[in-house]
Amino acid sequence: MLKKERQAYILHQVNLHNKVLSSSLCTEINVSEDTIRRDLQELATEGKVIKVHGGALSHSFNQVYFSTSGVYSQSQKKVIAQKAIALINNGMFILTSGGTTILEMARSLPPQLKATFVSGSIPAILEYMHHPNIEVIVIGDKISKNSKITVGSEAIAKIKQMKADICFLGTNAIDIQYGITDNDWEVVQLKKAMIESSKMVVCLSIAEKVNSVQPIKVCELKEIDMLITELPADDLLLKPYIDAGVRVA
Amino acid sequence: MLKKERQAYILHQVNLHNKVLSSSLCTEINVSEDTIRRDLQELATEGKVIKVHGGALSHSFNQVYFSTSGVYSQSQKKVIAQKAIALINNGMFILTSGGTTILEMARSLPPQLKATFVSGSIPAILEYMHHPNIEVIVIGDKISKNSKITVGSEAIAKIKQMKADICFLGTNAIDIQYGITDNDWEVVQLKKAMIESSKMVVCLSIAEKVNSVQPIKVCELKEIDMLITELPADDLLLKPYIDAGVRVA
DNA sequence: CAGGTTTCTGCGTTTTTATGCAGGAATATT
DNA sequence: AATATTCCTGCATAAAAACGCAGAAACCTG
Repeated sequence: MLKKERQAYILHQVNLHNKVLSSSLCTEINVSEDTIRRDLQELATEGKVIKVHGGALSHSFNQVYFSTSGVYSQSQKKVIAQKAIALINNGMFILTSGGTTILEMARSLPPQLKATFVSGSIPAILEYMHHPNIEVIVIGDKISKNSKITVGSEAIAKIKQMKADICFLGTNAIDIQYGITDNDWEVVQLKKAMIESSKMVVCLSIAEKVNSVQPIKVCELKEIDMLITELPADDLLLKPYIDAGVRVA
Repeated sequence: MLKKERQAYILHQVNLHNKVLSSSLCTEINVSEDTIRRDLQELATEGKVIKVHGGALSHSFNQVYFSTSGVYSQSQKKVIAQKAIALINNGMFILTSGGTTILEMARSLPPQLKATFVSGSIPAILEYMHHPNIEVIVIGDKISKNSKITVGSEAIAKIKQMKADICFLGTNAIDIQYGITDNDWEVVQLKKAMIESSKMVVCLSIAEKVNSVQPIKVCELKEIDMLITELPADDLLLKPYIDAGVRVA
């Protein structure tokens, strides 16, 4: 194998998986670790990859990693993301809406996780795409620019053909009496379809949005199976929801 | 065997396999390694192949595996983007593939332009989404991670339902004899569908990719209406394409 | 077609490059 | 802090490239 060829392969792997381990590369290509290290060194000085202890990272990965700052109440969303991820098992088929909370979850997915994620949210798809073991299915249709998600009858029809294991909904407003509500008519239609097409519906919501109401109704409280906030499950704010039969995490 | 004959054979082998080893060539043709080396040297200075230690690579090889990270041909792509944009009028319905050249076009679209863009390429969609007056339609299906585009029968079926005004194809390889070729089977299927579903097919390609060949065929040269490169239309490199009936810009 | 000139090709030698190996230094991980 | 990786440095070896040269082939040219 030619040197350039080898480097091309390495670069391909880096861009595909966002990271490589020198150890795995040297068994794959069947050369010594030194050679791999020298290749990575070379690619790094050319600016093609970022070399780290034990392997290398793609440039885009690093950019993504740093671009996360500036999201509203991010630390809370990280907590929510972790709780949500705990529900996911290998092989699951998962439907997700859009929103920054979902995005945070997408970023935090463990790299070994093998699952299929379905979404019409472009930012979420971008994140799923960077993961090495996740299959990504895109729901096609017209893009709604302010929510950055595909909406319309085609999208809804596609969703109705599925039965996902879990549906994660980024939630704009949740209330004991009014249930889940939102402010974008088309997005609401989509969420309704998602809820119908999933065995389990999980709402992700920062505590701030709990007990708030928006103009358009998505569904009743009883239609959701679980509510995840950054608060501990025994927080007083959540007690009414537990009493109403919603699991809380 | 004549020198020219030999070099033609070498070039053929390089374009066919994307790489050659000097050692194998010299046993095939039965000449000394020096001769092969001198031939490769010559072909390299003429820009026909890329010489590396131990053999040579085709240009397309480099494009395929190194194109993702480097932005070295950015300025050429800007020129191509401008020429492509000149073809777009308000109200048009436009189908685009993926690729960095398409991306550059997406970035350069004038803000007043009102048109509908259809694509399965996530990076392209991201760009279209940022424009104020463009409607974006997403082709849904499974994501192919290395090309960052949706592929599969659903995507193809959706494309076949359309008849776009223009289809812009990011091109991996174009050649007089072999036509448009590519290296990803699924992407090729998609491009074929796009070509069928458009009134006008425009190939965007940097000059480096002109006269190169990839393993999988997309279409014959006669099926495309226009070829856009960063070169002026009267450049000698493009003359054969004009003679073959392709409009050049 | 003959003679001269240029180009091409192969061979030995030298130089460069690529790769692997060993052992100590540096860096993670627990 | 202890341990295990990983990294770096220098060195050895083999492969490939560069160089110079001489014979062979091709190609003018009169």
